[in-house]
Amino acid sequence: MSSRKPRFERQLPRERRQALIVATIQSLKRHGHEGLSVRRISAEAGVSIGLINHHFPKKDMLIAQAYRHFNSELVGGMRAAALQAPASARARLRAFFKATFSPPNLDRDVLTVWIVFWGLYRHSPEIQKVHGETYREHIDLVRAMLADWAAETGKLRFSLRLAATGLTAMIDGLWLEWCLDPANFRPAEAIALCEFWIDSLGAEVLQGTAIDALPVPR
Amino acid sequence: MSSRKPRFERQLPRERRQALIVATIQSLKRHGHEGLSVRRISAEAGVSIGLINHHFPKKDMLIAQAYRHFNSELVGGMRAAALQAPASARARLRAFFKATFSPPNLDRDVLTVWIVFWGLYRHSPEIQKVHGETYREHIDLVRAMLADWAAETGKLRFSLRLAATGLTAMIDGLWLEWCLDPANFRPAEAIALCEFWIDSLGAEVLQGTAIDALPVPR
DNA sequence: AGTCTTGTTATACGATCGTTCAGTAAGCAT
DNA sequence: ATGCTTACTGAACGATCGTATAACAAGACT
Repeated sequence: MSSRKPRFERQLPRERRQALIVATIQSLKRHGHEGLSVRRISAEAGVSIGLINHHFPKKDMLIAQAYRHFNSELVGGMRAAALQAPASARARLRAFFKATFSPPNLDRDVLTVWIVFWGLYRHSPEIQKVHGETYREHIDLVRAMLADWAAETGKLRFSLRLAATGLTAMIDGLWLEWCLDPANFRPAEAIALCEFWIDSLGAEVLQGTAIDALPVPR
Repeated sequence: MSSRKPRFERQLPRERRQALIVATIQSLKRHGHEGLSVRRISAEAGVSIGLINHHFPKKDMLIAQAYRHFNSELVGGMRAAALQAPASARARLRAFFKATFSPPNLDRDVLTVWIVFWGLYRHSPEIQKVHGETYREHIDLVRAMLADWAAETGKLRFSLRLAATGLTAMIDGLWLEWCLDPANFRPAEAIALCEFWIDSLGAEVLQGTAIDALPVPR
């Protein structure tokens, strides 16, 4: 009986902090907005309540870092999927669509987490800062792929900025619609709609007016 | 000194309930998720805390009815804007876009309210029920306009269901993007992108694949 | 003028929130 | 083995939450 099992295991602050961040996201997936409480998070992580405040003096710090982790994980996954298909810009876009509308990204729990963070956005400067940084990465990724495609085909009906805006809107809108009600359409159909948007961007002649007659904002 | 000013005014339950519903939405606009508390709402309405529970025995009832009011107010405004331009289906669509990307709909506070309700969606059957009913109205409105337009022009590159899905996604995505960061693009550009989508839907020949080769879900 | 109905107020209760803090013990150094 | 550092626990505090409840009073009726 000389060797008792220790009641807990000490970990390096670095690793423990990471574990708490992961537990935070898991708690948000499970309980939505109520998953933000330190009690839920500590239960999810299997540690005491006090430990959270030991590593994160203010809860907002933990939340903001969880947001950053969640964002960069997502953008990283998208970027990796896109770069894994280097054949052509069009192939990269296709792989990007595929990754967007497949697990683990196409997941109602992911929307739950997004909504919680969006809800904090307006009143939390920390969240705003993180959002600004990571959203920029996402926009740049889409814009770069679109720019490559335009360079290869030589045709783009209007400015890169607007084309990317429209593509992002289409992707986000479809993703949101599917998460709110997966019965509306199937992932393959969402991908097809995105592909169609790309096709339209390069179509020779359309009866539409010239969008870029409008001056660039700012 | 015989006529003292009464400390409060009695109102018919019907009117008081309506006032509380309006105050709820206002409270959500001001304080986001924290605006859901009965104390914030009663303060916004200028009444005592207990009055809320008198008219709404459970807080969830008030929230659900506020969601219904918010939704139908919005859909009603969109429908009215569309029907005010009866010249052609295309004109109605244009008016619909215009209304979507103008005040009072194009308002960051409106997004704040949406996000709060979305956050309740997963864990509240009441909210789910209201969502199902009002979202159906919105979808039907868009689909009807698109159907009219397709009938007038005689061209629709793929099924009405998918065309409407894509249009809704584009609209919602652009609206969401603008609310998150109004500096990205101007409302007129969002409208132009939607118009372009309609144009694309009717374009004669495009190099894309046949989207409707996929079977309809369900 | 007096009575009655009920819309309204104000207080209280238990639960849960974020945070604080004194004390415990795991694991490394000596 | 002994001591030291500090990751960690768990109880406690004040604030705020939704709800219950008793007392009050506005306004209509006899």
